[in-house]
Amino acid sequence: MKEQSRSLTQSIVQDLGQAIVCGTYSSEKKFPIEAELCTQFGVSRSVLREAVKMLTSKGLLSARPRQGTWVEPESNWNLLDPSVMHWLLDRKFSIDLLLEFTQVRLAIEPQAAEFAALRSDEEAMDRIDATIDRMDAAALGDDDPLLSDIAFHVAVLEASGNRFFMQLEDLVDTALRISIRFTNQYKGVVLADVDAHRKVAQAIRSGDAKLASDAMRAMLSEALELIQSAKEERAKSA
Amino acid sequence: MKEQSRSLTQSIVQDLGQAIVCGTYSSEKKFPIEAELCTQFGVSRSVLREAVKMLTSKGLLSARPRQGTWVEPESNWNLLDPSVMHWLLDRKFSIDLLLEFTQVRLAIEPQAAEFAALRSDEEAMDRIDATIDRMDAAALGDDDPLLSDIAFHVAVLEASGNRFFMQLEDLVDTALRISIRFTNQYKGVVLADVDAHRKVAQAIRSGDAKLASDAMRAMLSEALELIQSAKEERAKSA
DNA sequence: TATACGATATATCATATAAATGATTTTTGT
DNA sequence: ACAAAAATCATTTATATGATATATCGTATA
Repeated sequence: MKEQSRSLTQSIVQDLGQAIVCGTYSSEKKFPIEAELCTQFGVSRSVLREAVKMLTSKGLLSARPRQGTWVEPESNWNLLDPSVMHWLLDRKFSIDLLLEFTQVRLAIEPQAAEFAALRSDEEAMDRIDATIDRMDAAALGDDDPLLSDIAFHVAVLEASGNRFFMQLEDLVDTALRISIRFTNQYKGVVLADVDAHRKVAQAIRSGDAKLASDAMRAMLSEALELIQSAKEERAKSA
Repeated sequence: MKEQSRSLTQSIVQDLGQAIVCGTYSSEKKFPIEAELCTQFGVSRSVLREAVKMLTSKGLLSARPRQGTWVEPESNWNLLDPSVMHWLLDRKFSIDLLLEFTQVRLAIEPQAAEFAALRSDEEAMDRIDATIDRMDAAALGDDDPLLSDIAFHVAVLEASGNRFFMQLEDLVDTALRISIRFTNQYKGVVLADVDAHRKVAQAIRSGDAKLASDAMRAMLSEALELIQSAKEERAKSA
């Protein structure tokens, strides 16, 4: 009873998008024709077509007269589109996806830390330090551990000065949220390692690009290995 | 007289998208209302609205009743959407953008090479080696230097096994195309350094992840520095 | 200050016609 | 009689149009 504000088109984009990534409709099975979907969702053609167009724009669908509409192969999906990313995660927990997310973070974040150290943007560095304070506060129970952790990583991406890195903030946010939910099952790592984070922040502040990069990489490598080993463990028990 | 096959909606997405990234409409200036755009483009509201919805889906526009439609701030654009990326580049040559592109490549590609080395996917490695052969042929004038170069970098991304890395193939393709056009003005580097590429391929083949990563990073660092110094040179003369 | 109302833009609906294309039928050439 | 080409048909998306609903800003009014 809270999310009633979205427009009709938006909610159909949401429903259809989610259904598509869940495999309810696949490349093989034929996608319903417009008229069918209209009655199914109880909306007019305009609304439905606009929703389909939005999904087309994200690479999930294509359409041609007489041939109908169809789901594009997954390799054509714009995985880096924020909505697509969220649908992928909401559908079910996928350790493979979490692994791939973390691999992207391992590529991007150390590099972002390196550029941040080289740029020495005072305000950006202040913002990074502020997130360290939040993490300290979280350790004492005065702030949210997850949110302060996310804030740190986002602040580093912001400080990189690279617009493409900044676009990945959403991915990092998402990856961290499910990562935490996941790793907590395996270890008592509820509280992120504040000291490791602080080391990155200090390296950026001191302009030591290599150290900043290495410190960030170390943190993420650890996370990646944790996920990797958990995956292998699952494979064994299955 | 060749590209007349696109649908009306698609061509308006194209025109409007390009105009938006060019700053023809900006966040400040108010965006025309539906009716105005309809007459301007000579299309019906259905077509125009569907085009606007597609641009909304890419983060370029937003709309609300009574307030009209407006251009979102650039930080909300889905820069990693292939169309948005192309519009950004087609608008004019931007050395800053090329720099940021290359920074992304510097983050992603060494990591991709590292994962490729760890995976040891025979077929993927064969495809990488095939691109080295193409580069050798190009050195003799029997293949296209640019296309074989692009093919190599794409093959490495494919070999990484990470779907997100693969999504960046388009970016790498684009970045390399403009990069070549650009660097050729400064150096006689028409023919890419085949030996440097071969070293990466061999490292991946031998499973030496660190070497593969380092070799790839060395290549891209060099490119980045070239762009960086060219940028400073321009700044000086301006 | 608070409320009511009007104006304006998008949102939604309903219906009609056009265009594209795969399948089917008819025509035509030998 | 048979096969290739042409015409026809049917189905689905593409486009156009007019009407109504809804949201919200500005203004007038109590």
